[in-house]
Amino acid sequence: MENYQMFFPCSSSPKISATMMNNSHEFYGGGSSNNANFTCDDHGGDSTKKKGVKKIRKPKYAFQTRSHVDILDDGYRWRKYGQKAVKSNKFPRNYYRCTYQGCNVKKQVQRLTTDEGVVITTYEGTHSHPIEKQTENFEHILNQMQIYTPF
DNA sequence: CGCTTTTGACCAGCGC
DNA sequence: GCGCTGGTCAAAAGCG
Repeated sequence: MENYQMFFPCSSSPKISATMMNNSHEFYGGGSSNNANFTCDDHGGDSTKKKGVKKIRKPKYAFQTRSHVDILDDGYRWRKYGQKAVKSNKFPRNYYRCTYQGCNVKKQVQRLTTDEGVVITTYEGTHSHPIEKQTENFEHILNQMQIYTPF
């Protein structure tokens, strides 16, 4: 299990709102031992292309994680390229980018304004290169979440 | 010395 | 047509 590709191409689930700028209440599964929820977004699933605009459908995967730390190291190298304070949320949104030649995968982390202990990590794109950190990445992440999650 | 992070400004798209 | 929000890029500073 060297590849923690949790980015399955689930294109038959346009249920979750792509932009979580709304009240992401539905996002919160609120399970008992359920620490993280993942969501796949097909970017609208355009059957009819929009007149050739740059409306390229990029696979977007939203991950909701219960953690107090925004930096969830998934094994890749991320470089922060922007931070924007979105409306409807007192917490700023962080934009990260994968620092790999040819890998233009983007990631944005946002914290829920209603639950500061919950962060939503949205991955945009797919990594086409091996993980730089083949260590116990995901397992370690879960471990961190447990550490930083007093719940 | 190199890389990463930080803040501001600019641009684009959408709504009203 | 104007305003607003979101997103990205760029330059500079700080840290390892």
